[in-house]
Amino acid sequence: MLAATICADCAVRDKSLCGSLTNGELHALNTVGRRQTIRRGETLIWAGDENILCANLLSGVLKLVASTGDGREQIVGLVYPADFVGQPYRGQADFTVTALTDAEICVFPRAAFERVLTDHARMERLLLERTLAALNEARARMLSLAQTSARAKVAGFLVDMAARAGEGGCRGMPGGPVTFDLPLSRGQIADILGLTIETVSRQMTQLKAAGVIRLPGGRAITITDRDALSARTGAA
Amino acid sequence: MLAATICADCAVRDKSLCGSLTNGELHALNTVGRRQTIRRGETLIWAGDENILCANLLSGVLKLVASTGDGREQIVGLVYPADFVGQPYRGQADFTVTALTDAEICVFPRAAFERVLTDHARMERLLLERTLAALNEARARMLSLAQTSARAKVAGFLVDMAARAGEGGCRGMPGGPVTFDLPLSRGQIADILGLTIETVSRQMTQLKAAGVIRLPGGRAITITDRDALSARTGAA
DNA sequence: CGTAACATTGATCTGGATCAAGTGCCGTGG
DNA sequence: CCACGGCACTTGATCCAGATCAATGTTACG
Repeated sequence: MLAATICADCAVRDKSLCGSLTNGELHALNTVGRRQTIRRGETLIWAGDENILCANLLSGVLKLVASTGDGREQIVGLVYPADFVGQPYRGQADFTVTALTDAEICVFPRAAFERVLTDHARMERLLLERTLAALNEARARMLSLAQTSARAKVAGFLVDMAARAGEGGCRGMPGGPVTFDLPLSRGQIADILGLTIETVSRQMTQLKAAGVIRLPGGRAITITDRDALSARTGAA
Repeated sequence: MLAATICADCAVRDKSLCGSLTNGELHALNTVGRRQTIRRGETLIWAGDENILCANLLSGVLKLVASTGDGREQIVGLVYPADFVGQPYRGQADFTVTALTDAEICVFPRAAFERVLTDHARMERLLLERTLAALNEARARMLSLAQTSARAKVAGFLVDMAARAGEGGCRGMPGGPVTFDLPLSRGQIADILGLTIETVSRQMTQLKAAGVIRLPGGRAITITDRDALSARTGAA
């Protein structure tokens, strides 16, 4: 009862994996899961640790980080609300998961979550579809990391962020200027794109100088010329 | 009957996804699948085309290629015998799949394959596990593509290839020199590592000069000092 | 043999990293 | 209310790993 109540008021109820479950099934899931909040900067999972958790993200943004022996870092994925985090069927965590903003998650012990998966084929199917999609995205990013210029990376990143920001409340007419807040610092953008802070900053300034974007201050950004931005997505 | 016979003599019978099926189930699968050979250089799936195929690889090696608008290419994955190729639940192919060597595959129409998946939870589970593993590998590669030097990329690549070659018949004592044939040209190695042919070649020559490897000719390579090679896997 | 694809080697160029100051923006405390 | 200090960002100067351009060498194959 209480469990069902918790899920009923879940912000991502119908978009997350759990959306595939009936109320009765949810009840079962709730006996093994619990909500938890994590603060900006806190890390949920450390690469190399025993892999004990799976979770759904309710609000906020998390990053998946891989790092080399000498401390260089690469953000290999971002996790948005309703997304799933964790690696079922795997003994050891491969990547570090850290909160970029304050966040709220619904956590399950990995073993229990795996049992739920085997009992609920629909949910397993959904997870498979999501994993395939994530794989595609990761591969597309490999292309971008290895073969495109800094200019194209930054432009592509802004286009992606605009698209994601546009999903929610969209400010501005289609074709007209759009304004939104980047949820990431320059340093984090650099980690995603495989660049340095300085290079990201310089590319931003160039885009501003070219009249493609405006930087009103803080983390806000307004895209004034979407076509020009897309044009810079290609090589060169 | 015939169908069952075909599967019974399959080279990857117990390592592939199909290994999870009973003989009776295999029979059903065989009514929708067929064997096919493809020649070196031939491409099985074109990025952007309608996504109609899924397949298991029986022998040979395939590459998954992503390309930018201006023709630069990146190999985003390799497919080895017993591996699965294709994107269930997806209308359009995202990557081009081409044979690096002559190859033999067992092909299924995507729709039929999806039906088999829903009917056989064990198989769907196996595919999920493989997809999660592939995702991990892709993410690890993102780190390597974006954050490591040419030297480290080439050394890492050779270590990987040695490990894979070692799975089969292994020549040489543990710790001693190992010899095997690279299944890839310099150009293909470059495409995997996000480097140019020239850079790959130079790194190879350096390793040879340092006495870490020998290049007996053709595509053969012998690793004389595994530790020295691993040492170069890190940064710098 | 001859030729075409692949590989090595050399010379030069360049995009982005690295090193090094600034600059602006709060939050804190005097 | 304003001075201070910390932090994220911008901007500039320089450097260098790897790309690019250009031959030359090598292997495989009809």
